[in-house]
Amino acid sequence: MENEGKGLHGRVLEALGPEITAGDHPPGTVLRTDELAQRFDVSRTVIREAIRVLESMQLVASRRRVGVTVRPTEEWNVYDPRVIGWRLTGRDRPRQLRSLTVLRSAVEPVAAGLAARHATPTQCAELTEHAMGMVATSRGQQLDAYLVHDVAFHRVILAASGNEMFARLADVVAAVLTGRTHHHVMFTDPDPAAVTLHVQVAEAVRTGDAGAAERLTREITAGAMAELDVLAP
Amino acid sequence: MENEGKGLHGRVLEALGPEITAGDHPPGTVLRTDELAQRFDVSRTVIREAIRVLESMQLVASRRRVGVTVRPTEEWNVYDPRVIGWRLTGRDRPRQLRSLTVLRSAVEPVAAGLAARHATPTQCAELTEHAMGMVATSRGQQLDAYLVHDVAFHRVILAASGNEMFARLADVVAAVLTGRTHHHVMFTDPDPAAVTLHVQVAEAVRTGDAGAAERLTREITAGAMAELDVLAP
DNA sequence: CCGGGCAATTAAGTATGACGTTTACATCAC
DNA sequence: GTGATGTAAACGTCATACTTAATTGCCCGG
Repeated sequence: MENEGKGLHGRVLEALGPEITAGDHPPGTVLRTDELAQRFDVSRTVIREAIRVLESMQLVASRRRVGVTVRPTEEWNVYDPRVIGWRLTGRDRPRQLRSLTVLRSAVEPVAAGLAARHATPTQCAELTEHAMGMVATSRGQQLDAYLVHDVAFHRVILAASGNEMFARLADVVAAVLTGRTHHHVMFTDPDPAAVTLHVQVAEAVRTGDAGAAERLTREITAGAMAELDVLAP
Repeated sequence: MENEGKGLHGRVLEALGPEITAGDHPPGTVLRTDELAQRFDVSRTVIREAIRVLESMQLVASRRRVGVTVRPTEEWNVYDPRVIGWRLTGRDRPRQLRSLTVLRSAVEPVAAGLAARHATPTQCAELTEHAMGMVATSRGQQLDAYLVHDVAFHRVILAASGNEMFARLADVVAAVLTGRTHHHVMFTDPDPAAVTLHVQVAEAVRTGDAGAAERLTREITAGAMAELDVLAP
């Protein structure tokens, strides 16, 4: 078992974070450090360090004489990987997946266009490799193997864009792809059209055709959006 | 003077964060909590809380027996508003501005398209209002007033998209626009074409023409990218 | 009855010192 | 040279006392 959260404060964080993002403590709720210390059977010091982190995520605000108040949802740092993770395992997972897919549909095409200009030969090779891997695993219940290549493919695209902000979204995209596979149609093979598009994107990047890379990737993400509408909340 | 950083740990954070993001402590550098406590003349408790926050930003990693090590740049949480702010005031401000502008050029057109579908009448009114404000202040050294409308305009667009991830980028866009105005051409009036485009975007959103809104916004961001190339690092 | 100011109370913030725990590193035996 | 072992250095945790600031409510004057 992955014992995430290295120290005690980490464990407190991994307990409180999901509770807050799931809405167990609605915005406006006040938490007292003493009570938390009692509840988790740790010292106030540990609680305070966990609170500092939650505060840096804008999940809570700590004020003297009143306590630690849960902040309204709109103020949360929704780009923090841990917040994203917690929300993906929580109640409004559908909403979160939708948000992230929309973000993805905005970012990835532009990233692919940039990748067509900036990708190194190595990255181009990796792209075609993973596209081929997707082709090879696209039939016959090999969804897990397919997913690995799919994730890797998009990770290379984002990295090859040369934009650090894009590159840092790789984990988000991975989460979306993984979530889709594991929640959606575990028994249906991937859409052949999507597989073809990935191959074409790899080719467009390799030949430096930014326009084609962007357009093709837009088709991929549009497909993902359409898929999402099928099981809309 | 804005004494940001409410407690002692906040002040330590506001001192250490910029130092790290500016590269004063290159990746791999080790900081010791004791030394920091001495340097800032505060207790180790305070230092530890600041470190926890830096750790949650992935700026540093704290390991036993070795100390607090600065992590490589690629692992930083570059979406954390404070990290963005620090980097914008630091050495590689140009790089950062560039990254953010690219991100903007990916996100805003899609957001505008969504806004055309989801914007409330109130938001439509605000859009036209600010577009008009931009027109009114686009001539004769009123750059500050113009900037206010510009920022507000884009903030409404991102909020009206209905996507929380987009909405949370409003501050980033504001920072880019502000930075551009204050560093670029303080004495040149805004590009008339850009002003017109904003008016047209407001109109497209009002009439629900998603395609036009997206296309026009893409022109705006393309203009911003082009501007950036003029004073490229 | 209302309003302003003063004081009490409360919960977070800080300081300190002690101890626990992990682990890099050097030393020693084989 | 390799592996086991020991040691010390740094972070991690705890308990406690004290400080600070803000809320609350009381009290008094208008």
